[in-house]
This record gives sequence, C-alpha cells and structure tokens, in this order.
Amino acid sequence: MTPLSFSIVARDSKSRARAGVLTTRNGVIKTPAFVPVGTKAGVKGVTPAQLQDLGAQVVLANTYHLYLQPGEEIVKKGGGLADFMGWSKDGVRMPTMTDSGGFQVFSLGAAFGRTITKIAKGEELPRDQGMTVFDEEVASQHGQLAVIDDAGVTFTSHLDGSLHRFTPERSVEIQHALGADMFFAFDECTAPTEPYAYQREAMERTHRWADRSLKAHRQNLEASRTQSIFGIIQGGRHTDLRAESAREIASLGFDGFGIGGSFSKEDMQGALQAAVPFLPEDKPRHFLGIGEPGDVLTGIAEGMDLFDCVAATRLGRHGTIYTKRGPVHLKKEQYKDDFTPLDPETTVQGTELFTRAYVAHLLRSGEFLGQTIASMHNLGFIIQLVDGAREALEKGTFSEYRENFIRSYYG
RNA sequence: GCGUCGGUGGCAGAGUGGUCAAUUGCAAGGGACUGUAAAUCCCUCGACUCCGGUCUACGAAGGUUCGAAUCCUUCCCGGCGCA
Repeated sequence: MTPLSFSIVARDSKSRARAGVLTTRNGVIKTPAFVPVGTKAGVKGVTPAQLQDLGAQVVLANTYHLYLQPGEEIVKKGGGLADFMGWSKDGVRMPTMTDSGGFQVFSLGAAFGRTITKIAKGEELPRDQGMTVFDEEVASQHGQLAVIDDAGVTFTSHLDGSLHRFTPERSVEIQHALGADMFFAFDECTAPTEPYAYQREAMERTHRWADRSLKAHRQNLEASRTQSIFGIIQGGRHTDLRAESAREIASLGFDGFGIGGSFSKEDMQGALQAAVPFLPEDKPRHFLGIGEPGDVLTGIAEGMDLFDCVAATRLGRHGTIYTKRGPVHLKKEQYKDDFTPLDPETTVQGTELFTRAYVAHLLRSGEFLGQTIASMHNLGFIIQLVDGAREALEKGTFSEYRENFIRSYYG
C-alpha cells in the first residue's frame, strides 16, 4: 500500500536508538540519516554531486517556497523535485522529501520580524535584541506575513506581498505536484514562548489538519502509490501534550512521523521521551529542523531516525565551521593566519586541501567559494557524525560513541 | 607665479556658526544563527571613564563670536586652469 518500507537492523541496549533501512521508490536510506535542506530545490552553495560525495542520501525541499517560486507546476513539468534539481546519481534518481509549509506558519507568523526562534533559550522568553531577520519598519508595517485560522493559513508572499492561502488539502496537493518520495502533513509550528493553552489549541488544530492531510493524500490514488506522508507531532515543551499528540497522530495511519520544534533546549529531550514511546516501532521518525551535533545524537538516543537542519549550511555560509573540538568562527582575527585544516580531526571529501586561513580569506573577501567550502565541510561533518552513530549502533557501541563526541565537542 | 577648487575619524564621503566626538557606506573587532523572508542580522568602532561625564579632535597657526569642522587672515599640502 505504501511505497515506503522500513526495517530496523540494530538497536542500542542502553537507549531507544536504532539503526534501520528506509526503502523508497527512488533508493534506500540508511538510518539514522542527516537530510540536507534544499528549501528552494537547491542546497545553498552545494551541488548534488558534491552532496553525494559528502554522503547525503536524501534532500528536503519546502512547499511554501517552491509554490511561490517557481510554482509547483513548473517543478512537476520538470519531472518532480528530484529530476528538476538534478538529484540523481549515475542516472538513478535519489530520495527526496518536502516539508509542508507548516514551519512558515511560525517563521512568517509569530516569529515575523522578531527575535524568536523555534528553540527558546532556557526558561525565559527571548528578549528583543540580537538578530532580527527583517527591517523593523517593514515588520511594523506588515505585522506578520501569516495569519492562522482553523481551516488554514493565509500568507502574504514575502516575495511580492501577494495574498495566498494554504489549507491542509492545498499543501498536500502542492506536495503531490512536487512529487517527493516523502512529505509532511500540514501543521502549525508554534512559538516556544506561547502559553500552555495556546500550545494545546495549536496542537489540536494540527491534529485536525493531520487527519485532513492524510485523507487528501489517500484520495489521490496515483500519489498514494508513489509518495508517502508523514504526520507531525506538536505540543511544545509540554510532555503531556507531546504524549497526547504522539498517540493521536500515531492512530491515524501515517507512513512515518515528524516531531516538530518549539521547545527550549533543556526540554527537547523530554519532549522526545514523552512522544516516541507512542510511535510504532516499524515506522520512520523524523526530527524536524534538528539540528546541532549534540541534539542529533540526543535525537538518535531517543529513537529518531531522520534529521534535517539548515544549521550546517547557514552556519557555514556565515563563517562558522564544526570541528570535533566545537564550533570555530573562521572570521575571527585569530584564523587569518591559521594554516591548519578546517578540522584537523575530520576529513571531508572535497575540502581536504583547504586551510582555515584560506577559507577565512575567501569568506572575508566575499568569494562564493568560501561559503561553499564551509557548507560542504559542515554537511560532511554532520553526515559523518550520524553515519558514525549508525556504525556504532551496528557494533553496539553507540553510548560510548555519543559520550566521546559530546566530551570532545562540548568539553 | 596668478586664478580656482579642495584638505573631516583606517578608507570613501556627509556636514558648512550652536541640537557634532561629528550622517552614511566600506574596512576592522565581537556576537547571533536548529522543518532557510538569512551570501543574513545585531553590537562596538578618538582616548579615559566612578558610564554621569571628562579630555583631545575636522591640514597648521592665529583671529571673529557667548559659541567654529563650519566665518576671517596667513601658512603648508593636493587637483585643475592660465602663464
């Protein structure tokens, strides 16, 4: 019935971690796996061939962005997401995913023009300082670009200000046109700062939308034969809501599951521990938008199989590279004449010959290549980290593997 | 030599009597970034500071004025034009 099969090949005795094989119509994904994000059908700064050399097995694109530009029909005419973006190896198409646009409910809604990120710092509410994505003037003019009601979300295009509406059915329809192997039900990603009552309200709305997304998918027999749909668990930082959401979403019959963001770093693990036990063992679990190296290992330990995150590429473009000894910001003065490898303890294919001083120079002088190299390095780093976790799971040494990494990276 | 325009913080370049330690951009230093409104954004950027200010500053030296980066005089330096 579903064009997706998942089998577990190894389990950790001390945690919920498992290693598996996820088989799609367009190839196999060994899990746990890191999924590079190519929002607009392109991983920023990195070509498909480079991604494959880095070990990427699957990429994730975004419904909202591709709907606005170039339009889902263009992607469909281009043969679907994978063919459109040239995501194939030796002439064989590779696996793809699309996100539903649910994250944009948050990033263009509650987070618009503000400092909020989906992962709150500690217990306190984020203060309005530091990063703002947009002009304050524009933000105050528009307020926000996404407004939620029970039936769906009305968006103002960030590109031209035009008005658009997403419902669960519309999101699924667009994702059918995009044609990824796996896609997500339309959900509401809430701000972590919302109170309990709102987290519950949004979660219940997400449940209704999940049901509608699934029905819309099943009604399209052709799409049901070729694509799989994942339901998304919400509930913010509250473990009771997470458990309730997992139970509800698990009962609907999805092909896989996503766990959505919106918590503080401290209760990320608690949210997983509350939700994962209610998810069927034989279905893949995707930790949406996560993450940082330590968070990925936490996710694996709690039984998650797939991870996508923009951090690797965004941090790289902005000059920060991962190393076994923690992140290094290459634009800092001290790296101007540091002729050591990007990470002396990590070899990433295609970046072996580049020194910190060289990439720092490229980044400072505005050469695109600097962004590409740093993005490749970070993607290679995080993919190797996850691949290493899978190998450790197969060898039964996952907890040592995790502890060693954490000690080195955060120590 | 005469005429003319100009000399402002690391650079470019605003300001043309008080609200100027001086707009802005770049450079520089620091910070942020977790389903990408992000090759982005934030902070600092003369010195000292008990963070309230204090001091030294807009080629140099004088002067006018309650008050000058801004007006006047002379000098120095540069561009252009004429000899």
